[in-house]
Amino acid sequence: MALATRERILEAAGGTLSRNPNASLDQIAVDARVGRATVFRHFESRAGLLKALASRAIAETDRATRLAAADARTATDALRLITQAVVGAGESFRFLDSAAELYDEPEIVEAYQRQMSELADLVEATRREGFIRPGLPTAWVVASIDGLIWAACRAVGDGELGVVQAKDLVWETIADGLSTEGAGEDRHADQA
Amino acid sequence: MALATRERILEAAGGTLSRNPNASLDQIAVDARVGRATVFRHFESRAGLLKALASRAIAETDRATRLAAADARTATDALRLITQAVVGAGESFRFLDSAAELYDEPEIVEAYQRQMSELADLVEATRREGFIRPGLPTAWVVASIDGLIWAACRAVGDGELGVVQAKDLVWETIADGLSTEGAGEDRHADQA
DNA sequence: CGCAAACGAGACTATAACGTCTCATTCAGG
DNA sequence: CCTGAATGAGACGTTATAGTCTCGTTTGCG
Repeated sequence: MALATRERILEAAGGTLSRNPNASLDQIAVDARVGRATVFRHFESRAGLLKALASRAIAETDRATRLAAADARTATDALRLITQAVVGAGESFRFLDSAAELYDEPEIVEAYQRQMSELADLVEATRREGFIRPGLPTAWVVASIDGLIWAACRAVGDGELGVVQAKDLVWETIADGLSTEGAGEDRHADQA
Repeated sequence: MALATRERILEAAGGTLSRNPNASLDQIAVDARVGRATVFRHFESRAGLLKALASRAIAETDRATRLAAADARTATDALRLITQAVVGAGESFRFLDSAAELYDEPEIVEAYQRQMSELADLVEATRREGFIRPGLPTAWVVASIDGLIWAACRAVGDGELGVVQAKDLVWETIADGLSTEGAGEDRHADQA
C-alpha cells in the first residue's frame, strides 16, 4: 500500500517536527513505524519531505478558503471560517514555525505569499463591510490574525485549550480583543 | 577588550539566529566579525551561547517587568508597559522561536515558566480591575498576548511596521480587537 | 501456489558542524 | 620598546545525519 505508507510518513513527520523541529529522518521513520529507507523511497530527500508537507498545508488552506468563499455570505464570515479552519488544521501547520529551509523553495514561498496576499485582500473586503476598525494597517491586521492563530494552535497543542474552544476564542479576540469595551486609550470611536 | 567581544558575539548571534534558526557557529562568528575560536573562548559550547542569549532575554524581560511595576499605577498599565517593552526588545527574542535545544536547560525552562506564571498573575490582576472580558480563560489571554507580541516583532523585523507603531497597535488590539465594536457574534455583554 | 512490488534492516559513504588545539599576530599598558 | 593577554586563521579529530545500496522478507494479487 504505497499511498497509505506515504500518508503515514507525512502524518508522523508533521507530528514529530512540530514537537522537535530538528528531528532526524530516523526519528520520523521510527514514529511512522517505517524503515528509514522507505522514507527515501517516497521522498527524494529531507527537503522533498518538508516540501511535500508544506504543499499539503498550503493545499489544505486553499481548500478551506474555497469552502469559506462558497459558504460565506459576507467577507467577514469568510474570514471567520478560514481562520477557524486553519486553527482546526493547526497540527498540520505548526512544523512550519521552524522550517527555515523552505525559504529556498520558490514554489512554496510563492504559494505562501499568494495566500498572504489573498488574506490581505479578504481583510480589505471585510474593511469595506465595516468590520475593521479604521486606522489599522492591513499589514498589521494580517499579522495579528496570524499571531492569534499561532497562539491558538500552540495552546491546543499544549493541551491548554480544546480545539472547539480555541476556534471560538480566536475569533472572539479578533472581533473584540481581550478587554471589556472602552478599556482602550482611544475611546472616541464609540459613536462610529 | 573581552567584554566588547562577548557582547558583539551575543548581538550577532541574536540577529543571525533570528534570521536563520539553524545558523552555524561559523556563520555567527563571521557576522560578529570574530574568529570562530573566539566564540569558544567566551562560551563553553553552542548550547552555552544559546543559554547566555536566553538568559539575556529573560533578564531583559525581568528588568522591564520591574520598571513597569514601579511606574504603573494599575495592573492594566503594567501589562501595557511590559507588553510594549517586550515588543521593543523583540530582536532579542525572535531567536527563541526555534531554540528547541533550550528545553533541555532546566534553569531556562524554569525561568520561562516563572515569567509566564507572573504574566498570568498580572492578567488576573487586570481582570480584577475589570480589564479582561469575563469568560476568557486566563491561559488564552496569556497565549494571545504572546501571539500578538510575536506578530508585532515579526512585522517589525520584516520592515512592515515601525517599532513605535507596532507597540501602539499591539496594545490597541489587545484592548479592542481588530474590528469595530459590536461585530462579534455574542453581542449581549454590552450591558455588563 | 508463484510472482512482483513494497518493505525492513542495516552496512556504507559523504558531509557538515562541533569542539580542541596550535601558532602567529595584534594591541594596550608599563 | 617589551610583555602578556586576547585574537584570527586554520588544521584536526569526532559525531550526527543525509543519502545510497544490497539483501532477505513480507504482502497483495492473479
